[in-house]
Amino acid sequence: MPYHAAMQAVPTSAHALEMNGDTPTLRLFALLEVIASKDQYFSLQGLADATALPKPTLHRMLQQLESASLLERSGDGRLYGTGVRLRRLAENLLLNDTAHGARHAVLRQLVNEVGESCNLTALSGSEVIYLDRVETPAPLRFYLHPGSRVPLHCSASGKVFLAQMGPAQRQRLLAHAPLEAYTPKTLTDTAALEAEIRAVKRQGFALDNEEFLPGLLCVAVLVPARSGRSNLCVAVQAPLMRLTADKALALLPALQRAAQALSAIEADTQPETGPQRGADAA
Amino acid sequence: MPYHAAMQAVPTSAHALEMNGDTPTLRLFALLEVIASKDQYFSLQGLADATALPKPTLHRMLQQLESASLLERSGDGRLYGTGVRLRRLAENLLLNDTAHGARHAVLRQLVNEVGESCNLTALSGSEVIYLDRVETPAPLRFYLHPGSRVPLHCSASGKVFLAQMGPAQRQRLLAHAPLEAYTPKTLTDTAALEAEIRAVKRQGFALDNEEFLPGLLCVAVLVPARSGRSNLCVAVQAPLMRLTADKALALLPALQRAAQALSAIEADTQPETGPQRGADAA
DNA sequence: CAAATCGTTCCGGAAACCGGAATGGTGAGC
DNA sequence: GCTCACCATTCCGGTTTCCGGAACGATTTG
Repeated sequence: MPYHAAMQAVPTSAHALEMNGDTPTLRLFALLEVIASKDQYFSLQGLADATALPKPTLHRMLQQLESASLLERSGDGRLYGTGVRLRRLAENLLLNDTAHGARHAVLRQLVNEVGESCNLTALSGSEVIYLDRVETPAPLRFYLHPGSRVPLHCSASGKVFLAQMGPAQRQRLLAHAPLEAYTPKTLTDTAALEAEIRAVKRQGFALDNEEFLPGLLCVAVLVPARSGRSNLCVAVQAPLMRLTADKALALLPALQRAAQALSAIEADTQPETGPQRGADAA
Repeated sequence: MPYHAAMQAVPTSAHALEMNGDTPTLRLFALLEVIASKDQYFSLQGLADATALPKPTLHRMLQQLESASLLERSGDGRLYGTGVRLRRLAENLLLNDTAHGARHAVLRQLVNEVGESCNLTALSGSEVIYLDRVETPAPLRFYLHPGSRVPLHCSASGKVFLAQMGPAQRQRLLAHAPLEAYTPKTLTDTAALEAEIRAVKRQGFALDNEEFLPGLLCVAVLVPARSGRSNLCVAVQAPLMRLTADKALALLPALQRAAQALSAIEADTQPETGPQRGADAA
């Protein structure tokens, strides 16, 4: 199942707790996610059961987190809960993330206008990653969530990204990955893909007509960046049953408006290149 | 001698952010704290300046965090911001750490005093999220549960949050979100909302008089934070049938007391040196 | 008082981290 | 068009940290 493999993303914790961690550090985050996911305190034994980690290991991790005030031991010292510093981090994060909030608002507004699910995507390595997504209220819909990744050559956003690259850069990305066929309509021929990309460059938008998933149509436009190349796309996604290619073209103006709005937000959020950067003498 | 025991003299340059990390992992958290502390994206160089860490080290850390979806790269790939997974962790954290906390007790006490449902809210992205809620014993009541989200512009808490932001920050959130009308009383005009926000700033509390749901009145005050902006509100909510705007004002003292108590809890839980240790002496 | 359970400490082997130096890429200045 | 300056990225050997089975102490249960 090709596409299934590509869509895997993010922790789908559920009950089978994967303590997936490529590095020791990431394992700590996974542990925090377990602790943060339930409204209760955890005993070491409980966490050992939930994570399948050896007790000594877990003990060391918890000790480390506690000594940093990221976790707190409760009452008699047998139970662990979230710590001040972690809560503070969480609050600051949400408080200082107006950029994300604003982008999300634009997306939601766009969904209101066009009536179909929309998402914000970025180029990440040789894949497209879904940064954010707002679902259509319609009951029939594709369930794709933020954090998912899809290949470049068979997604509307991916083709937009490819279209703005120089030939050499594009070559480099495509050379490594063979053009895998996800559906019968996927473009697996380099020449055909190049032609498609020229069309995208000319038109200023890209279509994905069942090239990734059967029955799924997608239109994407670039979020223009103040300088040079951009790494953001907005896209509408809908079942072919509701949205044909013709109808999709009618949504382009709305898409372009959203892209413009997103571009303004991005420009807002650049670090001040002026006097100082980063280190604000508080 | 252990290398870290030899704490060389504190860097004279201003107070460069203490990248206190007894272990590699904790240093990562410190990095996240720096990133979460400002509403902007960071370049590698900017972070290097802010943290006094060597660039290669920083680069590796950022790469690690990005590949785990804890951070995201923006723009042309030179800038880093918060990632999906981190935001989700933050939300879960705030949402789930309530039940056993002293905060819940304060809320319950407040409900006893005022006789109506109260809730604790936080700003999350461009919405208000209900962190905790205690229901009135009265049979007629609105059923809203922790985890719900409501828009900023038509909720009492939302207006309080908006009122404490800087104009630029507020602008960014409001500029792109249409002021959707939930009821005939919802403020959908930017000028009117700005005026309302000035009033809120002056009065120190906000009212929501059927602006979100017909028949629902709500009063909110900020839980003051020791330093800087706060991300918490307490609010009373009741059917207009029982609680008119006049009567609501009479509840303000109780609300303020609760806010003080909550503020004390926040301050309590992160006493003295907080994140740092030892280094302060000089 | 004995058995069971849970938290904690030990420690040698293995893996991850560290950061100075060198390399690649881009944009400003001549 | 070329050079220079600046920033991001990669290399790599030395060092630190992490790992987790086994043993130990503390506390609860019967």
